[in-house]
Parts: sequence; structure tokens; C-alpha cells
Amino acid sequence: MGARRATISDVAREAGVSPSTASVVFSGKTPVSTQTRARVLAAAERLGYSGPDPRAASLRTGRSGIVGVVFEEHLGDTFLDPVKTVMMDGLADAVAPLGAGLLLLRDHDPAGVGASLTTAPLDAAVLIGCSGMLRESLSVVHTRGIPVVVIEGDAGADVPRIDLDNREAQRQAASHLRSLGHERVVVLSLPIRTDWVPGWVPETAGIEIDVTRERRDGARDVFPAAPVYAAAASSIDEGLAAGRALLADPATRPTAVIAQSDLLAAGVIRAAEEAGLDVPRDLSVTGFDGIEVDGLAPYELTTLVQPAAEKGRAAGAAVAAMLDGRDAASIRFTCAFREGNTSALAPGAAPPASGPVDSGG
Amino acid sequence: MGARRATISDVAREAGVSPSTASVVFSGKTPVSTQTRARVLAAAERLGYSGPDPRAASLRTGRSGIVGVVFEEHLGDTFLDPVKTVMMDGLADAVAPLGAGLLLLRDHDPAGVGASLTTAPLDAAVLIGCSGMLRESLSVVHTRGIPVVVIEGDAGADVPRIDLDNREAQRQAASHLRSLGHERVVVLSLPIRTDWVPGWVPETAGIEIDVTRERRDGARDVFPAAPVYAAAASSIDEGLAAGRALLADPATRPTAVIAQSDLLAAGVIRAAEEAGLDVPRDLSVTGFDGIEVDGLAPYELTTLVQPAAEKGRAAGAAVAAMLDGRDAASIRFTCAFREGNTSALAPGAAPPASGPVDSGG
DNA sequence: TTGTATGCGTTATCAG
DNA sequence: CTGATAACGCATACAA
Repeated sequence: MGARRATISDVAREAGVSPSTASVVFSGKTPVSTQTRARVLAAAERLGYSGPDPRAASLRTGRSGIVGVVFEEHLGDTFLDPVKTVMMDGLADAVAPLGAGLLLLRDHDPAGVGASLTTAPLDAAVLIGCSGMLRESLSVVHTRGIPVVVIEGDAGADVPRIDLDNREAQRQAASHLRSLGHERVVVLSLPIRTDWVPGWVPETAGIEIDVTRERRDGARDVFPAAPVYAAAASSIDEGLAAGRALLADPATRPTAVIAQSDLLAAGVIRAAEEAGLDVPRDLSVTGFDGIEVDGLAPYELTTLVQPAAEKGRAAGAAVAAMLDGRDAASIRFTCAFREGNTSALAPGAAPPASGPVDSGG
Repeated sequence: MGARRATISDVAREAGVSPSTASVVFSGKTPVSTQTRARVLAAAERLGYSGPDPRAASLRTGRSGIVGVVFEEHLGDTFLDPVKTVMMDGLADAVAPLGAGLLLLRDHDPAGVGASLTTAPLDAAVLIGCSGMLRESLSVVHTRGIPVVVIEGDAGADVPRIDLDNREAQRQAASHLRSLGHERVVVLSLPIRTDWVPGWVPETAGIEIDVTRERRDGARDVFPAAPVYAAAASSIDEGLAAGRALLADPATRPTAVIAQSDLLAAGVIRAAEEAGLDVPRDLSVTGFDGIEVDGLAPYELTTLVQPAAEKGRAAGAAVAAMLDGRDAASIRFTCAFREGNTSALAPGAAPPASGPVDSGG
């Protein structure tokens, strides 16, 4: 093997054309005669040339074809969440036409080593739910002059933002429960801050995580006095543990649980089964997300279906727009209420006059 | 807003030093006097210079700090599998010290658009379980002269390979069951090829997917006549559906199911519960992977714990070695057998003489 | 349709 | 410790 890789100039020389002609053969930006193209391709073949060096090309064009996706947690934790997974899929779809790929970046880079917002050759960045380091990440990206989009976070007016109307959505589920006659309702929430230990949330406690707060507010719009129990994470096991705590005392047991995620809801259902309660006869449970919870059949959650893939695609579209010099608008998606078989008339309640579903607030 | 971003030369000029000195301040590759450093940093601050342009730097150094990870499926499908998720985490950890990040690449790029092995500025590539397009991907990477590592796949002798001794592992679980007196055993396998429809696998059918075949062979080493039922995917729901089929007829019902993944095993357990069978009294079930199956408590699967994170880290280490000019060896990991509470003495069998666990084969 | 010239922003090398 | 110089490999404006 030669000491050095062939460059486009080598190919051009071998083919007897100029470098620019050879370049054009590969980029296709300008018409080239069939003959010339064939000669160049043949020369490339002979020299084992596999196309323009992306590094050099990106310096020249100013585009690397890479969109950074910044997470605040470990990848494993992130992808455990089906919603994020689906969202990533949507995002990947949306940036593909751009000729771009997704670079996984961790917000909290332990040693300051590793690819980061500052050192990676990014065309754009997507920040996902980065509540904490958000400001820092933003300033980095801003001084680098890189277009940025935020999903589920607030980065100020000049940064396009893709999110959900969590409050309105959660309000719908709560209204649904109220119309079914429920009064003793508890909210099983996502963590209220990082490193949260599962337990009741005091009224005086501030809720640092936006999603958690917004959904709680939605529930409170309908049930102002509903207590909030926050889990440590969104998983069936966490939901199960919380459910046990919630259902432990028959005297104070709620007739409905508003869970802030489908996984938590699934856990509550398991806890109810354990406690010998029938869902939805003895206990109604609502979820949030609208994912397929593997293994939950035959239950079909009453839940809010969030357009996860759409969110990803919207973020991709926003990136595309900004890269194109246009500016991108923020988008707030709404969730679709879906009634499953995990919610029913409150025990002892009279049927509502106007049917079980009432999404008025 | 200047018309143009500041470059390192601008900073150098502003600071009254040479470009090379300014460069060194940022790279830290050579000692610089405290004074000079301060002047340069101050100048950078004034000009809003956020550090060297990664594109230009990568052209010069030949390193982009990007490791491509090639999947054969949609991201969503990939990350649904907890094992892959954990593996990615290990991989991310291992490449971070390299100053590198992970670029998600899809093997099967529909339109030929999108970042790809050919067009992305990669330092190295990791191919994951790419059975189909493997050869093609390899040749691309090879002519580009990019170091490559394969996880769960065979890319020939000169490509480092990280995988599992699936056959030996599965043999252990099978031996365990045999020592418990099981004789009517069925293998619930992963798909035998892409687009597989769930069902019994005829003896004449070729098993295209290596992992599936190797695990089946391990089971067959102990139970040569065990029939194989292949699911369409690795999930609880698929396991449930398969379990129903497997347990439908009391006359031919197996006393043990060797599932090729923990998720499938969890599904079989649900199917058993549905059928009024007690696990492990009436039916033993073994899994494969050793993940935490969310919501499976109080069951703890008897399973093979595979070192998923280690696999990722090993791949990262191999990449690091190759980037360093050393060559990387292939590694075959072994699984640890873990006895949970989902396997027990076969109905009507006498206790074994030598204790329940026997890994001889 | 093809060729010529130029610079993208950096960093390695080497001399001072 | 600092500075001058020379690539790195390519894509574009422009001329032919």
C-alpha cells in the first residue's frame, strides 16, 4: 500500500483532467461529459480513491453534515425512555434529507474530555430537556454561531423551541376523571428535580423540572387539592413502588391516580393488582405519553398521546430551516386524549349526565 | 455582529502574537508563558472567539473526534433493546477519553442521502450486528482506510470482533434445566431472519441470524430434540404471544422454555400466569441477557448475564488502540449464569444427586 | 464543458 | 518560550 492516500488531485492527474473537473464529477454540481466522468471514475478506482475527504470538504463548504444532540443524562437512561427514543427516530428522519447525521453529546462531560459542544464539528445542535446546564450549553453554541433548537426546555425568545402543552393535556385527563365522579385523586409525578428521592411533595417545595410542574398544574386546574407523590424516575418499577405507597392505607386510598407517564401508570396498575384492587373498577389510572407499554396487555391505558416522532421531526425541520438561512418558529404540540380501559366511574359515583368524557376545563 | 467570525489569526493579531502562538494557547501542546496566554485569552474574549474551528483543525490533524456507529435498523428499534442501549453507554464511555463522540449512522440509508459511512468525517467505525449490509459497509470503510470494529458479527480475520460465546452460554442454561430433570423443553428463539413471522422453525430452515443460531445450538447440545419456536422480535408482547402458542395444548406442553432473551422470557411468564400455571413449579423459564426487566418483579429470571457494557467498552478500547496505531484483538466474552426464581425441578422429577446447578455439557 | 487560481482556518515543524 | 512557513484536501468564482 502506498505511503499516502490518494487525493482528488492525484485522481485528476491520473485521469488527465484538472482537479476541479474531478471534483465536479464527485459533487455533481456541474454537468460533466460522460466520457470525462468515466475517465475520472476509472482513475479513482485504480487509485483506490473513495471520494472527497469529508474533513477537507467541510472546511471548504462550512458544512460538516453533523447535528449534535445534547442529553443531560447517560445515554442508557435516556434511551430507556420510549418517548425519547421515538423522538430521536423522528429527528434522525428529519435531518437525513439534509445529508446530516446525529452526534450524541453528553451535556455533563465529566472530565471535560470527549466530544463536546465546543469541539465537535457541528452544523447545528439540538438540546433535549436540558434544564440544568442549558444556559451554559446555550452560550457555547451561541458564541460559536451554531443554530440551535431546544426540545422541552426554555432557552429564551430567540431560540426555537419544540414542546408540548403539558398543562392543557394533563387537564384533559383530570377533567375526564372528574366527569367520572372521582374526588380523591392523587398525582404520581415525575421527579421534581434531579436526585429526587421518591415521596410526597410538600406544597412548599419548588418543582424545578418544567414538565413535572406543568403537568401537575394541569391536574391541579381540575383537582386543586390533589396531593403529589413524585417518583424518582419514569419506570414501571418506580410506579410500582409508588403505587404501593399510595394504596397502602385503605382509609386514605385514592380512587384515581394521575400518573405523569405511561410507565409509572403501568407500575401503579401492578401495585393495584398486588393489593387486590381491580382496575378500573376500584381504581382509575391515567398515564401520559401514549407509548406502547410492552407487556401491559390486556390493559390499554387511558392516556395522553404525545406526538413524539413529530416532535423530533419538527426539531429536524427547524434545524433545516435555520441552516437554510430562514428562521424557524417555535412549535407547541398538543396531546390527544385517548380513553382506554384503565379509567371508569368512581366507586359509588352516579353516572355523569353528559357521558363519561368531558374535556371542558 | 461582524460580517465574519473571528479566526485564530485575528485573535493573534489582536493579542500581538503570532498565529502559531495563539494556536498553542488553545491546544496546550507546548508551554506558553502565563502572560502571553492571558493576552491571547483576553483578545479571544474581546473578539468573541470560541476556540479553533473544528473543521479546520480536523483537516490539519486528520482527526475529527467522531466515531461512527452503524445500525441496521431504525434507531427506535435498536434502542428498544436494553442490551444495545447499555452497550452504547459502554461505548460512549470508552471513546470519551479519546475526545470522541458517537455519530449514529443507518446502514440502510433509503435515498442514499443522509450522513453515511462514505461522507461523514469519521475517525473510526463500529458496526453493530450488521449481518446483511456488512460486506458493503466494510468495503466502504476499508477503502477509506478507517479503522473498524464489529460487534456481534463476522467481518473476516483482519477486523477486530467483539462478541459473545452464545453457544456455551446457552448450553449452561440448558444443562441447568436438564439437571433439574426437564425433558420436554422448547426453545423460544429470536427471529431466524429479518421479516420473520412468528412460528415453529422447521428443521430444514436455515437460521440466518448468527446469534439465534448459536444460542439454539447451545440448547441443542443438551436437548438435541428440542423444537424451536421463533418470535418476530425481542419483546414481552412477542414472548407472551409465543408463550400462548407454546402452552396452549396441555398434552404437549413443555416443562421448560429456553427463551433467547429476557424480554421473551418475561412474556412467557405472563403467558403462564394467564394459563394458570405457576412459574417455576409448573413451568421453568430461562432468559438471556441479564437485564433488569422493568415490571417483572417479583420474578427474578434464571438467565445468562451478558456483559453488555463491557462489550461496548471493549469496542471503544479496540477503536482507541487502532487509532493509536496499535492493533486490536478480537474479544469473545462469556456470560455468567445466574439462577433466579423462574426455574425449578421438573414436575414429577426426582431431585438431582449433585445439586440443581450443573454446567457440565 | 473544462481549466486556473485562490483560500477555507488550522497546526506541525523547525529555527530562533 | 515564540515566530515564520508550509501544507492539510478540497470547492468555488471566473476565465477560457
